[in-house]
Amino acid sequence: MSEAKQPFNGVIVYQRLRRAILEQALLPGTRLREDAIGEQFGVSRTIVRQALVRLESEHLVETQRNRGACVAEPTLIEAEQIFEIRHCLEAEVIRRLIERISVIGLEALDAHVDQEARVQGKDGPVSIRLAGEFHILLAELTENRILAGYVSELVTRCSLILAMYSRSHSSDCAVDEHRHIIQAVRDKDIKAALSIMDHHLGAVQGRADLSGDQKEDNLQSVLARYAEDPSA
Amino acid sequence: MSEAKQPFNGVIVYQRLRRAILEQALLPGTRLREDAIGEQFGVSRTIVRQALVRLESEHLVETQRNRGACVAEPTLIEAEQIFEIRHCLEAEVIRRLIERISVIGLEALDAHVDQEARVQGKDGPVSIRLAGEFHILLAELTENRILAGYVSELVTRCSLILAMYSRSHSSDCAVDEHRHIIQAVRDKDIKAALSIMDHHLGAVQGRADLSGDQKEDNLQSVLARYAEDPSA
DNA sequence: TACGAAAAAATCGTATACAAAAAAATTATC
DNA sequence: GATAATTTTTTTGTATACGATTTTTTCGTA
Repeated sequence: MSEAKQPFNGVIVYQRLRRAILEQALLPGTRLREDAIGEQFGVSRTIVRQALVRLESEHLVETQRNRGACVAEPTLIEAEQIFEIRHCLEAEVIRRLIERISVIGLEALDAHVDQEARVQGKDGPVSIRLAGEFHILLAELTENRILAGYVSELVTRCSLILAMYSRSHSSDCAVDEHRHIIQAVRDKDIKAALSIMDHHLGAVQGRADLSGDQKEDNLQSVLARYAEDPSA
Repeated sequence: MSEAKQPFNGVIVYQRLRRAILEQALLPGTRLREDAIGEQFGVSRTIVRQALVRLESEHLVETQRNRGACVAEPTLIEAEQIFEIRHCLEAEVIRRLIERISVIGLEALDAHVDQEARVQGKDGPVSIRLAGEFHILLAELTENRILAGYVSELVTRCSLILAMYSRSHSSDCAVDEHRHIIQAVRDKDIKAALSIMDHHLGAVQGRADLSGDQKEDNLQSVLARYAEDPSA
């Protein structure tokens, strides 16, 4: 298992920033200055740039020539389209899982939700990430890595969207509903599973209420927490 | 319409390389040395590197630390999974188009196929690209940019796959079948449209027959053609 | 004070330099 | 002559340097 094959530093910076975005520690619109990031991670701008290019090609950051990068701010139109495609792909996930999912897979799902339940109440970044990772785990259990990759990307983008347009960050992903999804999959009740998932994703309900930007300045303090992230 | 907003040179190099891959001018496994590419495009390795990072994050090139980049070589497993998801997404495209497609959209499709017919017989890179772009156009007509983006990515990856595993590059995408798809969409015959599309994509039929690599060396000559590509 | 122009600072875009690693070529040894 | 060890060359990974652009600040004028 030592085949670890150390990734480029650029990849590491990319992963850290990605997680910070997923956990809504970096909010949409946050300016991402190359110097500041490089300093936090102890690398040069060259490396930071690599990471930013990666993030841009995943639509998690937006770049303007000579103006640097910001955490992406999807429009409402984009947001709707992203949710639509997420719907579509997660429905495919459900269909595939019901067709064949292993006992081990179901156990993994249970374990994950248990973990979610444990941190419930505490409404921090961990809870947001776990909620997203539940959906990613579902997709991975299909064993189609392409599907899983797209779902993963979409989940992160949705986290971005919810950070922009949802007022209640807390109930974004109720643990109960995750349990219901597992149950429906276990029962091979495709109708129920799809309907729960539909309700669960339920598009973008809230409207923009964070018009006043309380973001922007805290880049340094946020990155400090992500510079030496303990858990993978 | 002068809002053109010049892209980074890195983006340009990326686009050129991407097209070369789509057109199967750069075959899977082809070594992509940074110096060579930079020289052809008249930019420094810094810029080439940006392009390679972009391509890697789209799975069109693979990178090994200290060993540089190659055009990706999807395994048969990956190939199957890619085709599966392409199936899934293109089915969604069909459903959406049948639900509502404009006359203008249908005309655009006709025009495109006419163009395909014009270069038919000549079995060169243009024909391969046009065949792929038909599917991308279909996806774009859904007006869901996310969906279109994923389809576009998948089409390119499939071109890569066919370059590896198909023996008859010619009949990869018959113009006739494209016409049938358009007709079925026009008739709003969803059954027919889906079935034609299914048959059209028909997964990976051929098996690996290009075990001997006749690639590798022609990087320079290939890139020369793509360095100053006339058509966007 | 408010506004606009000019200067200063900050930030980005790209090329280049240099160390480290890998690949290729050379030499030595059997 | 074939193989192993060593040197040379090539190529990559990263930091840094410098011009260009943008943003901020300063300063003058109404």
